[in-house]
Amino acid sequence: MARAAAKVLRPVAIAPSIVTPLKPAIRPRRRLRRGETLFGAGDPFGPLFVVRTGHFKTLASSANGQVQVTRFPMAGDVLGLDGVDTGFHQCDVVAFDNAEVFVLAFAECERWAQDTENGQRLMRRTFAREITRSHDHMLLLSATRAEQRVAMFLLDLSERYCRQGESRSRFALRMTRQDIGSYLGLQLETVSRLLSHFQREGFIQVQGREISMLDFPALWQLTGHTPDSHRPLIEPILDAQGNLPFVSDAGDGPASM
Amino acid sequence: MARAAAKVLRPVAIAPSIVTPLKPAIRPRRRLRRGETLFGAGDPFGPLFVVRTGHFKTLASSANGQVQVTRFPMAGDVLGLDGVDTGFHQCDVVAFDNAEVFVLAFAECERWAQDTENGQRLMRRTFAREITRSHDHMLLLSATRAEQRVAMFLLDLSERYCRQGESRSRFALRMTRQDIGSYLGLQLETVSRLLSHFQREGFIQVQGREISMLDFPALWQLTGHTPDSHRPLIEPILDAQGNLPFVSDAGDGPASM
DNA sequence: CGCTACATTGATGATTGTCAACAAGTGTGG
DNA sequence: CCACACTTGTTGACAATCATCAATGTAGCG
Repeated sequence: MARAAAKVLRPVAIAPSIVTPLKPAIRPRRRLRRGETLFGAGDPFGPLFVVRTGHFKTLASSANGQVQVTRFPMAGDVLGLDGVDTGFHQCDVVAFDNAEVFVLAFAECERWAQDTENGQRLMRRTFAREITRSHDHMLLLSATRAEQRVAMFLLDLSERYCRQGESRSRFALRMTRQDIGSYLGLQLETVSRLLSHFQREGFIQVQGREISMLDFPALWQLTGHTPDSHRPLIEPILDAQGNLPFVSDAGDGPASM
Repeated sequence: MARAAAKVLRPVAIAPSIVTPLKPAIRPRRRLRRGETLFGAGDPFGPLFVVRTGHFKTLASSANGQVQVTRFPMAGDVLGLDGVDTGFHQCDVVAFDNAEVFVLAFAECERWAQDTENGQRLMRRTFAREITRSHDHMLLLSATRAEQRVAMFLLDLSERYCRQGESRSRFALRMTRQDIGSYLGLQLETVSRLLSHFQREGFIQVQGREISMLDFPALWQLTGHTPDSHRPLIEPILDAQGNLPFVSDAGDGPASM
């Protein structure tokens, strides 16, 4: 702990050149048009991606052909980890709108992880967060009712959009009802019905994909959670300029090693 | 790839001292009695564990108190990764029977990852596999019916027990109907009913926790999958003696970096 | 303007959860 | 050794949630 604290005093905002040999301006990027696929299931695993702008959905498909939306990534989220295991991607990643992603050679990430504590923490946490995220989603899919799921979905999205600079209480859904249903393990009709239901109850206002959140407490109550019971957010692996941020390692404090 | 091949010729069975400074005989272990908890949600993250003998269940709990079984780990499986993200464990891990686990200081794992290609591959894959496993489970939970889930569960368990040296077609469940239900997102009564149903159809024979698999093709048909559509297994991070195995990196072949 | 994709709403039924009773097995203590 | 409590598993009856099918409405786009 004391050692970590000492480290914090080292250069933080201005990443040392050993950490980011590439200047942000020349960090490779890739642009996608609305509807375009970043990579598809079966593609050989290549670089990782970090969303810079735009909104995506990731589609996991099982052997028998069924498809499910597993995430709705946006700025700061990492894409491509699903290919590390087998060497081939398991997911399709599709852009909802015109988007831009940073391209990170996986070898470069491993160099960070080997050369710097900070990079190692980032990589480790990026992987680990993916695991806890999946656990949360599994809990949602197995032990909640449709009403709860939709409420949780709205609140989660509201917060994430808010963090992107949009209004917390007024935003536009990027995805169809079917995407939402797939993500939540529901049929699109059920989603539609529940949104209408929430509107009748005065919790929200819906107009197609335009959502106004009118009664946060009511929605939270539906979920059975409290607003503060959310997990702390992980810092993105790259900031908006393409630099490595410095992350404190809250996770290593208790680890007595 | 050529460099990796060269490595294969190096001593493999007898791990070089730089890889495993601790001799297997003195690798720390921990014994658990039936029903004992390896670690619980909220515990500070410490070492990782690799199951040597025995059978476990892992329980993920959400903020509002609901609990779900997320895995049924057995020999070779890694426990404790769920704490890497936040620094605190998110899961309870409970032993079904008297069990023994290897204890791996996380720092030691990171040393492997930094010092050797092989260790890095092992760590990377261990994390990544956890992610793909979760995706598979999410698909199961969202888009299948109870009948499929129970059939998949039986086939999966059959194969895993078989790999532990037990019979593929005759084995004993370690967990209760409730555990199975929780794992599959079903009520225990539903599980019980479906097992009885499968028995009436002649697919299996059930006697409490004793299962005889009588008609594999029929069960596979229920799942909608084929036996070979399974993902390849990952090598355990430690073999039964506590040594690091050597893993080929099929995953890096297509990655053009 | 008409085509297409997306969304809403209703009617209906199937799957699954809930409640309840009972059986079987296990361990404990008298 | 038996009685007892306790956990686990089975089965039935019933209800509720949610999926399915179908019809209609709406918005975007060439």
